[in-house]
Order: sequence, then structure tokens, then C-alpha cells
Amino acid sequence: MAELVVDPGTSVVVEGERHPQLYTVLSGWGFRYKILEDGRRQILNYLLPGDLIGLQGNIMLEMQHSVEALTKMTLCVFERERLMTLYQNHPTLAYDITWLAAREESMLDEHLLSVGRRSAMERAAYLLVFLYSRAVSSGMITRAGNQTLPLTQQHVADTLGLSLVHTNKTLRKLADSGLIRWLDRGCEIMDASGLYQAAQWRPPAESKRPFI
Amino acid sequence: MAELVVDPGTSVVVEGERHPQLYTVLSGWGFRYKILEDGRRQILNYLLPGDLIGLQGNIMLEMQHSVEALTKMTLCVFERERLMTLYQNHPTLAYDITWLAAREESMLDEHLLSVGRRSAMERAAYLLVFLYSRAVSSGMITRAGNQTLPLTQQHVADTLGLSLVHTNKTLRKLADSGLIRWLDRGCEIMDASGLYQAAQWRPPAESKRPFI
DNA sequence: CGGAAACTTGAGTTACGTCAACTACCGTGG
DNA sequence: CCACGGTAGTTGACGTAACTCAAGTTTCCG
Repeated sequence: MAELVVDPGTSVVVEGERHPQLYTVLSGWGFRYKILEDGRRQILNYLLPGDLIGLQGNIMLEMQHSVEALTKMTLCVFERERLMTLYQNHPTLAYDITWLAAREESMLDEHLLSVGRRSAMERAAYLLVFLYSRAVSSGMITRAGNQTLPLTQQHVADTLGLSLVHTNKTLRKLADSGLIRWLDRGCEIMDASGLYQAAQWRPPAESKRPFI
Repeated sequence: MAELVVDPGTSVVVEGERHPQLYTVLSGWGFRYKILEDGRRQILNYLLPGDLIGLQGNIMLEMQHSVEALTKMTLCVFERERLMTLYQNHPTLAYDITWLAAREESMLDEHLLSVGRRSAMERAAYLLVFLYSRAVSSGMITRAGNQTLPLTQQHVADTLGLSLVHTNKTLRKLADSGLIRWLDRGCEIMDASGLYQAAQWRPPAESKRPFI
């Protein structure tokens, strides 16, 4: 059972390449993204402990997206070719993998709704409180300190489908309303319920999730 | 093995309700969508023969999205509670289900990139040629006739995250360039490779897909 | 034949984008 | 210690893609 540790900014997966391994996130933050030929980037989702990397995309072929580490990350490496035997010998694990894939879809659905139909302000509020709630439920953020999401405004912009400048102005308004505080390279959530309200969103009730 | 036949416009799944069944699409077109409280709608993806309905979202709880039939659809009904025993007894099928989930994710990734980062024109071209290529590879569209995608412009608008008016003007330009023809309640693809070019997109090479 | 749904089109508005300049905050090396 | 260069964040002026409103026309269907 190999482990892989990567520094912030490392490319873990590159679109177009073949990847014979799957990973599970053991610790740290990362994100998945795609870019167009002229450099426009869209961040698809964020990776937190418990998430699976590499399932997305046609299981055996080239990766359809890239993955980059946002903080130092620890990954658990798993050989793709062992997947079929795992399915044969551990149906419960197989079921859990499907559960994870379904949850990822569910998050992507919500992001798509957000980018397609919410205003800049709603989108920003949604994203921050979404990440906050994920961080809380994965134990990365505790009541006592370490309340900060390790992002730059460029990441936020590329997640929301907005320009950097407009993202900055939007975040400023959220900060001026006391909902967040923006630090260098990070965002602190000051008023989660205010953000939920601004986003008109509630996180779905999670059924007990598998460990993997 | 129960079958379900529904007419165009029928709500197959409603967000927020519990659904003890999964479905497989045997024939026809449908789509998945979410709506905000004030009625803004985002279409998430389209459903064609071979697609699974209801896997998305936390497997056992309330549905996180709605599903509506675009044409007459035939569905194959499957009880959710039988899923675990299927995983135990048919690991290959289980693997195929995961494959389908991964492919759905892959499509959502591309849609998110599209809505977040592509221009209106690119988005429209992408959507139409995406649907066209899916229709072709599922055998719904043949060289000899029946080249038409069963959509209204409102569907296109709600998929692309655009207003109806702007969608209309964008489709008009595509039609004027000879790439498509818009009929009432439908779109005919005239020049697929021109659309691919306008969208700056190529469909990913599919590994052989399972039947299910 | 009438009414509803789908599609069009033009005019005026706005949310968001682009450009450009500036500040603040590092970490590095002289 | 300061000079520096790079990254991140901030702000204002201006431009434009896309939105809203409003009034058509066309097509379908009962």
C-alpha cells in the first residue's frame, strides 16, 4: 500500500496522459480542473480527505482532467488493474466506490446549477460555504482555529467562471458584510449561516459515508 | 423486470422525493435538471438509451435533481434495494455501473467547463454537436434521416445558462452559417465538423461501453 | 378556426469583462 | 540590511456580451 506525498502546486494528474493509478486523499487539499487551448481554466471540484482521484473519466483510458495540490497532500496509491479483482472480492468496497462516484456527481450537479444560473454574489457565497461544510465534515476545520480555506482569488474566479477582477469585487462585498474575511492566500468563514442564506443553498443530508 | 413507458413532458423523477427505483433508458430522450426557488432552471445532462437514472445523488436518500421526458421514453425499472445483492453476485455488472457513473462525471466536467468558460457561440456549438455525437453512437440518429434533436430553444437556454432571447440569436447565427437548421421543436445538424471546430471540442475516445 | 406554445426581432439596460495602474507582502540574494 | 522580483490582492474607468422588456410572427393542435 504505497503512499505519495506532494507539495502545494504539484500536478498530480495531467489531462491527456494515461494514469495506471488511482489515489485516495489521506490529507490535504487539491482540485480538479480542465483548460481550453487558449488557457481559459475551469476548476471542476475540490479534493478533500476521503475523496477518490482518477475514477472520473473513462476508467482505463486517458485522463480527462488535471489535478493539482493546493496544500501539502498525502495520497494513497492504488493500481487501476486491481480494480476488477477488488470488485470480485470486496463487493462492499465496490459499492462504496460507486457511492463516492454518485456523491461526486451530485456535487458537480450543484456546481453546474451555480455557474449556470446563480449571480456572482450567490455563486461566491455558495462556493465558500460549500467548501466550509466539506472541510468541517471531513474534520479539516475545527471550532478552535484553522478556519481558513487555502485558496487564492484566482482559484475562486476559475471555479465560479468569473474574471479575477470581478471575483475580487464580489469577495470584497462579502467581506464588507462581515460574512467572510479574506487573508493572503486564504478565506476565513465568519458567518456560515449568513452565507447559506446569501447562496440560497443547504448541503444535502449525507447518509453515512464509507471510509475507504 | 418491469418496463415503464412515459409520454413527452412527463416528470419521471422529482427533486426532494424518495425514489426506491432506478431506471435504465431503453429508448427515447430525457433530461436531468435542477431549479432554484425562484424558478431559474439548469439542465444538467440529457438521457439517452443505455443511461442510468437515479444513481446520481446519495444512493438511498432523496433525489437531488428532477428528470423529465423529452420524447416518449421506455424505461427499465430496477429496485434500489436489490443493488447490494447485485454487487455481491454480479461484480462485472457492478463494474459496469461504476463505468457509467464515471462517464456521467466526465460529461458533467465538460459541461461545467463549457458553461463556466466558453462563449455563448462556443457553448451552443458544443452542446449541439455533443448531443449529436451521443445520438449517433447510441444509434438514435442514422445517416438516412431522423437527424433531428428533439429540443426547444428553452431547453438549450437552460442547458447553456443563457437567456432564451440570447440563445435564439446565437442559434440564428449558427443557422445562418449553415451549421444547423432549426425546426420547430428540433435541431438538425448540417455540418458536424464545422460545429466541432466552432466549439473547439472533440468527443473523448470511448472504451467499449457496457450494455446493461 | 382559435388559442397556446414556440420562435423572432429590436431597443434599452446591466452585470460582468478588460485594461491598466497601484499597493502589500513575501522570499531570495547581494 | 536593503534591493529586487514575483505573486497576490485592490481599485477605477471604460467596453461589451448577455439580459430584460416588449411586441411581433409562425407553427402546432384541439
